[in-house]
Amino acid sequence: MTATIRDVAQRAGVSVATASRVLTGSRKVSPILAERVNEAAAALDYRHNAVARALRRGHTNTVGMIVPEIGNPFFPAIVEAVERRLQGTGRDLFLCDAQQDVAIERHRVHALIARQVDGLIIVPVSATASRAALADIPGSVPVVQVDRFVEEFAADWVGVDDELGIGLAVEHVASRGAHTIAFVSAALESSSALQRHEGFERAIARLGLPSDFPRLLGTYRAEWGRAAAIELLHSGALPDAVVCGNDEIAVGVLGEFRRRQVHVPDRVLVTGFDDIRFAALADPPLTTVRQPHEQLAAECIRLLDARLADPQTPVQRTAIAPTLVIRESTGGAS
Amino acid sequence: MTATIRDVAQRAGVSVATASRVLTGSRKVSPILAERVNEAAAALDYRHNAVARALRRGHTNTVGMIVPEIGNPFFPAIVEAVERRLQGTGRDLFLCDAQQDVAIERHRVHALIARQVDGLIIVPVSATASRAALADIPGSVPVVQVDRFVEEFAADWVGVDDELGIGLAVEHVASRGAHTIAFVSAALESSSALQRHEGFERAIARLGLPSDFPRLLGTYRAEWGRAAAIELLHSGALPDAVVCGNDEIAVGVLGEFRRRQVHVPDRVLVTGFDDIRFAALADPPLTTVRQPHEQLAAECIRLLDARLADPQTPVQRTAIAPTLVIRESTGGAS
DNA sequence: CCAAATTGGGTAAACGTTTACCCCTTCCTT
DNA sequence: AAGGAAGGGGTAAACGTTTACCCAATTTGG
Repeated sequence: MTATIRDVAQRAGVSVATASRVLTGSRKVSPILAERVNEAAAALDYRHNAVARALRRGHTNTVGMIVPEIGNPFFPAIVEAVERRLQGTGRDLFLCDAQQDVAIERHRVHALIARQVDGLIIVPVSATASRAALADIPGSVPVVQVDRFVEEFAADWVGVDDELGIGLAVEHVASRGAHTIAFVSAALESSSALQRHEGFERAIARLGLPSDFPRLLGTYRAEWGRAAAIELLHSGALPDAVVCGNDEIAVGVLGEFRRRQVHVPDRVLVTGFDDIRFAALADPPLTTVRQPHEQLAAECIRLLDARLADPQTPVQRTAIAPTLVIRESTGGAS
Repeated sequence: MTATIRDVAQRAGVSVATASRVLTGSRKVSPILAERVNEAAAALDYRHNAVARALRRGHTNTVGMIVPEIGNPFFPAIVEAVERRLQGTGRDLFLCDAQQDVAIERHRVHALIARQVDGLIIVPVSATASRAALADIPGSVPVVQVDRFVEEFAADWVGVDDELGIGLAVEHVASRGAHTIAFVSAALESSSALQRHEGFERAIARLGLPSDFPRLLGTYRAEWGRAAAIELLHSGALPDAVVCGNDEIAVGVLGEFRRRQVHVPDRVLVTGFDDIRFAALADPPLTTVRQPHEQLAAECIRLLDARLADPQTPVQRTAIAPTLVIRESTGGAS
């Protein structure tokens, strides 16, 4: 069996209180005894039991994070940034994947809550169907939503201003001469899909562009981009530009256009959203709306800590303005 | 304060034992009392405290997983497969990211061990420098290494046969007429880099191909692929084929070649390793060595459970044969 | 030099569960 | 009808820590 603090205390000839004190440094202990305790701990290969400690202390020094789908490269990027922020605060991040399924997402919430995480960071799968999961979080545990949010649910949120982001993309392709613009994105399930769609409609209206070109809504994946590209080609009238809801879709669109010899950007302009690692490596390199991961993560942890410090803090929603990164898929810089 | 089982018992007018029994279903309880307990639990919004439960029961129903870098899309793919396998076994997966740093990796191991995970799945950062981290895992907790392993360390492993995989790639490009072949991969730090390098050398020797073409070793990232491609171009004699240590590198190589108008596959053949999501979307679509995620995950859980059932089980290392996926970057099918 | 404060040690309660053990009914079995 | 088994309830110990509280010894201050 693995050694307990009791064993350590016994071997060192001190009380468990003393052992605990030297092991955690919670109070001063005479150097002689401290030395003995440390020796005993080393000799017994003692590891503290964080479960017992958490039970007694009432907190776990753990924050849980749930993302909709870890396979979507945007989320790992956010996770890495959050992890860096958490570094050095003495807390560990445990990551869970909801597999794009609100039932699994809810299960993850329960698992994390049961394990008494000190806080929860979540990118909700759905703007509406994730409400049940979020609602199961007791008021005593701080939650912050990142990137996506649940509608009409009172919890902190930090993300990019999706409407503005899509607006940048639309304005950019318009400035490059595009008049007819199609929109390929994910079904209006997640808040980001909703907001980006909204942003597209508004931008089109604002610029007085024709609004009878297709909005194709599927999933945030490249396969969907491919399929949508085919649909656009079959529909006859190819638009001047295709604004995509994220980079994966855009990469799929690019791939299909390439396969069918539709030249980008000469024949069609294409834009993405997120600026994932692969965007710059696509062919042609993808013009996209960059999400500032580090800022998002920083704000996320700030919100979490604020709520941790004072649970009564009013709910905050922080929208950060994204920036446009111009690459070859819309004709390149200049 | 959140309600405890004591509160539930009190409200239901039963003992905590009875409450616990109905809440966990561990023993039969009369329907009348069971009803009362359930009502009380619902009324108080009772959530069981998994920390207390784990302390008492001695296990957590949690398995921990540590990957070198969650931003490398190969790992999320493995994670997803593992998660699916774990589904329905009543255990939850907590994922941690080592950020390619053995010190952080070791910290993650400690964090997970302290929290009493029932098992640990790890993709070690380094074949040598990760030994310290692995050595810190007490013998009482089952560990299985996936994809990569620590040299001369007695712990289960499951992965793909890297040597064989690279062999497939080399043989394939050779069969397409490549005579001079360069190898672009990661520095010989991780076991996969070591094995793939070894596989390359052996295949070259076996086929009697010239061995004086460059081996460029950097990182498993696209930027390195770009840099290596530039190096190859500057070195004068461009090889007939470039075999890459993973898909990200290959995508970088492809990107740079495209930018410099070096045609793939007409001028150079390029292969990758892993078959990540983007491999098929690269330009041209990438010929690569496919890792069978589902099989890897299945074997991983099998190993973990075997060791859980009997800690004395002899150490097993399972190498699964990968398959070659032929795409345009080597001339396409047929 | 005495009172007060400080230091450094120990005892035991508490955190929230689960479950071994005990006890009282009730129901079979012969 | 007696004996035993089975069913269903409760009490309390245990899991491994941390820490409030207590106490003795020492130091400090006037």
